[in-house]
Amino acid sequence: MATLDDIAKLAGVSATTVSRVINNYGSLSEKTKTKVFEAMRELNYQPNSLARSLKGKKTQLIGVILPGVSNPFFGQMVQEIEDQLFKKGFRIILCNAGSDAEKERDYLRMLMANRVDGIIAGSHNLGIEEYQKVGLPIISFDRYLSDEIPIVSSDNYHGGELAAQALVRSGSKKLQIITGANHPNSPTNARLTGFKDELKKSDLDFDVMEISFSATPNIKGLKIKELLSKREVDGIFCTDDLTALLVIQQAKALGMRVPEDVRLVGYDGTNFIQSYHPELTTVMQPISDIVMVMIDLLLKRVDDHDCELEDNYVLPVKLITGETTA
Amino acid sequence: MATLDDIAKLAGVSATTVSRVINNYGSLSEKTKTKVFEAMRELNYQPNSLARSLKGKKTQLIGVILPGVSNPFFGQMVQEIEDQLFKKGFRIILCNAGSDAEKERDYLRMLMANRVDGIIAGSHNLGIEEYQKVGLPIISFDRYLSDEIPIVSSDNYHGGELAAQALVRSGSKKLQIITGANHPNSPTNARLTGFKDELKKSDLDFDVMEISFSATPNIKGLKIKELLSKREVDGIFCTDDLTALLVIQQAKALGMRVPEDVRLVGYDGTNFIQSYHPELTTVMQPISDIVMVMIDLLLKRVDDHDCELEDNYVLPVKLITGETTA
DNA sequence: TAAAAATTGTCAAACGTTTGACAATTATAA
DNA sequence: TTATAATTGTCAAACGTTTGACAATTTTTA
Repeated sequence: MATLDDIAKLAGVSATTVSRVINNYGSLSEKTKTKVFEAMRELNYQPNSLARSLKGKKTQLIGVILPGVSNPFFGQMVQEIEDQLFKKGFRIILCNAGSDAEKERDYLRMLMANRVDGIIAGSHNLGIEEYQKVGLPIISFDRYLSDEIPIVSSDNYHGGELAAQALVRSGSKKLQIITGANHPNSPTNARLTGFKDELKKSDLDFDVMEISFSATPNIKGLKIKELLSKREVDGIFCTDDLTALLVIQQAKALGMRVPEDVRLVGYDGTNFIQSYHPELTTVMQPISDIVMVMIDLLLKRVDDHDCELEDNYVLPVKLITGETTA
Repeated sequence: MATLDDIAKLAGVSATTVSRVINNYGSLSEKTKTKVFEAMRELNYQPNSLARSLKGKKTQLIGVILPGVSNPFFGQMVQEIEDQLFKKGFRIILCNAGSDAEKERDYLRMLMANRVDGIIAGSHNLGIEEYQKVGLPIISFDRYLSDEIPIVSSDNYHGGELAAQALVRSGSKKLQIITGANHPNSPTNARLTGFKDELKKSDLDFDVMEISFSATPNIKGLKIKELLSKREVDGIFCTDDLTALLVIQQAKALGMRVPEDVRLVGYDGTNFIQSYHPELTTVMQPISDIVMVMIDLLLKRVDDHDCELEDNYVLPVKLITGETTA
């Protein structure tokens, strides 16, 4: 690959001049610039980022740590992150941590080794200490990591309230929550709390069913079938849309009609669900806004490592009413 | 951040020794190794990848260029790529090129500048020349890029045949293909050819409807509605599953029953579709195998830039029979 | 105990850039 | 024409590693 010296030789100028052209530094005549650009084009030259970064420039790389990308919610989030960061001249290293603490640790180490400019963390298998000693700008999505790391999330509590309201409004009496097995710091806790608090107002009964996040759709389907076949509930709140789809699937298999026999509210409201399952009533998280805020904060910290930021940024959610709560 | 020299000082050895420990090079006593590792742990030291790579080591980074990641097919593919590459010690820079040639070009430049070890290209807005002058190991998914770049794909032709067979078998007479507006090099062409060739055997009639890939689901839905409401077709082959979901949606809205009034076959058969839409008959691409082959080839080229590879690697597809062709 | 082997150290060049100091040349303005 | 400004060049250090040559020291083996 061509180096700066090759360009200098071909353009008939000094290496310093080439560097000046690249960095637009010092004073340069149009003629020289043209010559240099010409040479660059001719050799298809790309300044070696490694060398530049080593010399102190930013890497223009952001690490993105998420549970995965095959799920529509995180898929859309990654897409947004990529899109918005690209426009600001940054690229992303994608880290799917799954629910594997060791992998997340490895990735964290690697991101440090690669001197990324910052990290967006949306996966949280690790303890606080591990994130504290990273020493890079970090923004967290939806979970507490450490006192210095700002959290961006949507209003989970209100989302829970909205879900409850929708079910109550549609005349459900025997309510059921289906949620992932919840970690202590999990955001879904607030969804539950909001839901429960709202229900207190109408004095209705409800049950909670926990299904591990890592359960396959088949397993989840079985548990849901078990639940539905008792025919004891007439209103269900799933804390994610995919689980809600399984409920629809199982209900249909059991000959139960939605919304006549059972009402249903999901959570997340991704573009995917809105386009391909508009029938589902769901609480929409404003993914694009969440990402916008995360990136804004992150880049502030990239420019100034010690810049003061709030601890928490909470964005509003919105109920999308479909036919499952008609 | 701690440097190699800091470690040397803390461990009371020379910088060379530390480097030897890191690279497991030369001869070293257990005692020294322990001391050095101890110091590394104490300072949370990570060898600067930039410096290492500059000195000639690999970057352990692979660029992945795809149309996007919010679509379940590419979402699952990225997940596979990440998963398999991680196990081999590589990380990925994710490049969503969409259908934007300029963006793809930018990303290609950036990947060169960052000295990635190789590239997996699954997005194809650019001409051959652009890929030829990259000078890095590249593997292409499902599209011809240049004579030196191996193509890995699944058997699109046979997939088309399978789809046709399924529709014919289910008694459809008036067939319709719904596909993306096709580029000359697009793999969906082979799907169509296979479909058409198979139909010739039974002497059935069919029509082709093209809908641009970049059309929103709403627009697609409208076109499908228009088509269905004529009630002239009784068997539809969609060259991707998401479009098939829209057909189901529109059919239901129009009071048409699937499969009684119209039969339907999709394409891709992602985990997502298999779990959340098992009712859909579809042709499954073996994503995991495709990725395995791509990575295998790519890493061969990473180790030896000039290693000889076949031009084409075609993996088998499989019909998954659901209820839409019952 | 002497010879051989293993361990560690010193030193320096190299990777490809950026940047500052300074000098030399060229162009421009008074 | 001269003084001034703009342009370009030379040189070298720095970024954090790796690696080879070589020497010095310690340990092991015979």
